[in-house]
Amino acid sequence: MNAVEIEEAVSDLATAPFDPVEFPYAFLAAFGNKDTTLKRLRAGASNTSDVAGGVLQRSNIHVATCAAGQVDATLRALRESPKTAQAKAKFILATDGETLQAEDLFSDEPPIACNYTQFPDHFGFFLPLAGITTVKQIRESSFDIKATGRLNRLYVELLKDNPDWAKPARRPDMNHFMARLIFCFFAEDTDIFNGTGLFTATVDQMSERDSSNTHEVIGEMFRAMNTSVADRATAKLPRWADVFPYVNGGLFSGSTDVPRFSKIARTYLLNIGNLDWTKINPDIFGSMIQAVADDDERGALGMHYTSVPNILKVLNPLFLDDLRDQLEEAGDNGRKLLNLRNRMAKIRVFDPACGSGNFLVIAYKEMRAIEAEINRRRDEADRRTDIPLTNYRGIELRDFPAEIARLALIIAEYQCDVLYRGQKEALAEFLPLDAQNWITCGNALRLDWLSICPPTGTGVKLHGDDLFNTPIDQAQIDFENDGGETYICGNPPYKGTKNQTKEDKDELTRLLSPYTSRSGTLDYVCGWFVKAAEVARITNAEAAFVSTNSICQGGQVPVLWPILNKMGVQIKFAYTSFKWRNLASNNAGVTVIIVGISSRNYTERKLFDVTEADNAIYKSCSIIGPYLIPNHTVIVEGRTTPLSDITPMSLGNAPYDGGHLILTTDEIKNLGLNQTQRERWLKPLWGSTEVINGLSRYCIWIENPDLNEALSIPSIAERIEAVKSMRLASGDSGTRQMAARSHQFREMNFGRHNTIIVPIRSSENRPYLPVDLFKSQDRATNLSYALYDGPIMNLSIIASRMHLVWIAAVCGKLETRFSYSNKMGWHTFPINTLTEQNKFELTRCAHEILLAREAHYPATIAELYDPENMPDNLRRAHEANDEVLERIYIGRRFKNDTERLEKLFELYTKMTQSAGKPKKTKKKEAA
DNA sequence: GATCCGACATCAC
DNA sequence: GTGATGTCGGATC
Repeated sequence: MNAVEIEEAVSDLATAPFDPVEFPYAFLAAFGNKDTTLKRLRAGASNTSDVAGGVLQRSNIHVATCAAGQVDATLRALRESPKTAQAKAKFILATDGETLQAEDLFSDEPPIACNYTQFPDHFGFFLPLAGITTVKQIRESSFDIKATGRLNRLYVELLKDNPDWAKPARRPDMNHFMARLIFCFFAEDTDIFNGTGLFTATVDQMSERDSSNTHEVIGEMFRAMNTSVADRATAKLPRWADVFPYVNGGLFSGSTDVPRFSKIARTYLLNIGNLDWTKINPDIFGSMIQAVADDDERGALGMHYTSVPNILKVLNPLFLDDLRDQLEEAGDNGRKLLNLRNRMAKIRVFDPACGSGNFLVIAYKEMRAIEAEINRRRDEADRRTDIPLTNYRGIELRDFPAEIARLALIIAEYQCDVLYRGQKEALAEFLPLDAQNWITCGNALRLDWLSICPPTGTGVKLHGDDLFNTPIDQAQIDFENDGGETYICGNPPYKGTKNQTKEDKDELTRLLSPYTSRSGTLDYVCGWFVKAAEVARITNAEAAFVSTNSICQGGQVPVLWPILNKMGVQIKFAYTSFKWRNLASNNAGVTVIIVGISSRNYTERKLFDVTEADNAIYKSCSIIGPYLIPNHTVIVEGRTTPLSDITPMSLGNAPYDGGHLILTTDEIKNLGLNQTQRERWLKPLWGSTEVINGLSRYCIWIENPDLNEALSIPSIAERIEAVKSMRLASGDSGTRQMAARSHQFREMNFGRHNTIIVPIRSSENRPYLPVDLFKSQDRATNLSYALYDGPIMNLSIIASRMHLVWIAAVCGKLETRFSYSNKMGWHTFPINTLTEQNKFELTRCAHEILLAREAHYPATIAELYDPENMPDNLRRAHEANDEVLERIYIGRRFKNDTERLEKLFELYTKMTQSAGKPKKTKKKEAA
């Protein structure tokens, strides 16, 4: 159950008649306990409560109902019960159906004491019961979750009653309608409308109980809000609608058409209106509510929205920290404070993937907080804000979030005015809303950012001799000369290469065509970085985005970063990989980075690293390279042949078999082969997991001349037939062509004497990369790389610390896992020319490593290289290997990995500059 | 023909 | 249901 569902269940429980016997079970059920769990509790098997009317769920809660007036005493009994501590209950709860009290025994949260019917307001308090051990934020977002759940129900109900509004053509109307409703709920609870609850009360009183004219009543109110004072006389508004103020600002213009309401929908509406909308958090609410209009995301609580801590990771280093430093520096100096305020008034914040606007809202709120402090120090606490909401601009593809983003900013402005200036001042200037629409609904990669967020500053620096002859239409814009700054921020969509639609790809290709022909290997998110760099190139704008970490790894680096660097932008600050998390019940499975880019010169740049508990530490460095490594800007281009004197490596054999050419030991038994046949037709097969965790699979391996003989074995013929149908069914023409030789893998490579196999994916926690030596019968799959019949010396290099450091730095990753690559990591590996003596010693070291492992037979690589339990002899063998190799580089051991990488980058640069440039030079990109 | 990646996939605890 | 750690084959060059 997610938070929305729990809130609904808890609310239902509170409105149902109180049943002292059933309550504990119903309460647990509301927090997602399964029937079987409850059954066991009921039967007493797992209920060890020693309090009358009590139910004790291990590690969770000790709850008891009691006679009227006994809540205090019962709670005390629960608290003092030894069973509570024994069972490690997190919560105690007592209720008599009139009042309810509860305590969180493990945290500092203040206890709850409230009327029974109000306890759903505190459902966030109990969320750990549902296994939602969230940050504090969700507890503080009870209202937003509740409102989202209710609006969700209303939205679905309205679409049911108005099927035509569910169609694409009318969805924007539906979404616009919802935005208006939310505004009205907020306005009626904050005195923006004359009289508390005016909107809901009017619907309640003026519309029929059978709901037949609800839409007309709402429509008249909307019409009033779209009628200026001057036009009121001729508008012929009914008296009850005429009391609503002129709001407009785009919100109530256009069609005031209202969907029809069923009785249920009308009840939902009244119910939502009766919530206390003053508690709305515009930053988080928007993210939740946007999911309401999204059929796929509904109920998922905004899977892709950015949490406030993550937004601040972007905004603080981008510009907020600088403002705060300046505030600190200004102290009580009135002139300096004024300068800062003037500076802030001209800052534009632009989110070209703004969703429901939470980056903009947070930026706005943080800046208002700084401004309020300035005004306090200058004794101007009542001063009207100098920060125009119109400086917060966004682009959003979907119309509903775009609506919500505008609304969220309006609400944020009002709330800030109330907070810093007082209710009266806030109200005086609130209506009518500003008619300028500063959130644009459209495709950010297609729109012209400079016309949506034109720079206000002096920083225009367009040069005729720019490296790229991209026509930038806005170059002619006559930028105002008033020293304003622009900060671009956001969390644009990441789609890898496979999740992009045809349109997405075409868009990216078009956008990148002036710079590269290799846009196909870039993530969709790169479009945002390139557009931001285009803006930064001709203005003083800086940008920072949350992004998938893959744009700073492996194959994307040599495509993306030369483009950005040539446009004159460097990394201003960055956060290295951390796991994506927000309040969604199912977090998106992605590891992200944050990258800030700028064309300004900085002597200090900050490279942040997220530690446990969401804290971050940073390293100061003079420059940050595209691999997010301090002080190295080297970009490694993949190569098909080795840069150094080492054996070429190839990808293992790709099966494309639907599992039919590959067999587990169990499946081999069912094949019905005799011993001779097994040895003839089956070969041990090695991919990542097999090398790391020990052999578990075999493959059917048939060379062409032997095909007829193999086909005479029915169980093998059957499998080949299955491969054929799998390949024919593929959408890939290459795969379909392979159906003609379905007895084989795509490649049929193996070492006549031996094969060194390197797993393609492996854990980053091991002290050395996994690699092993295999015999002539062994076969490598495409989940590993293979050196066929290469000198054993190669194994010594692959197993070295030097190589691990290189792979970790320049290869792609799966999240944070190593992702080995021959082109990116092996063929690029820089090593000095080896003497015969060097080769001899390295070979000996490789053998020593293999021997050291053998002493622990049959331990697997995973066991042997467990970072906690690596056997001493094996560690010594690796130390000796590292010693020999590192002496070849610098005549001694390296002090640490930083020093290793430094040397490797230095040598790589030297070797690629002198000779052996990769075959695919950047001749196209130079044009 | 060969590489490389996954707003992931799936196992084990 | 969360942490640990690597499948598989399509898309790309």
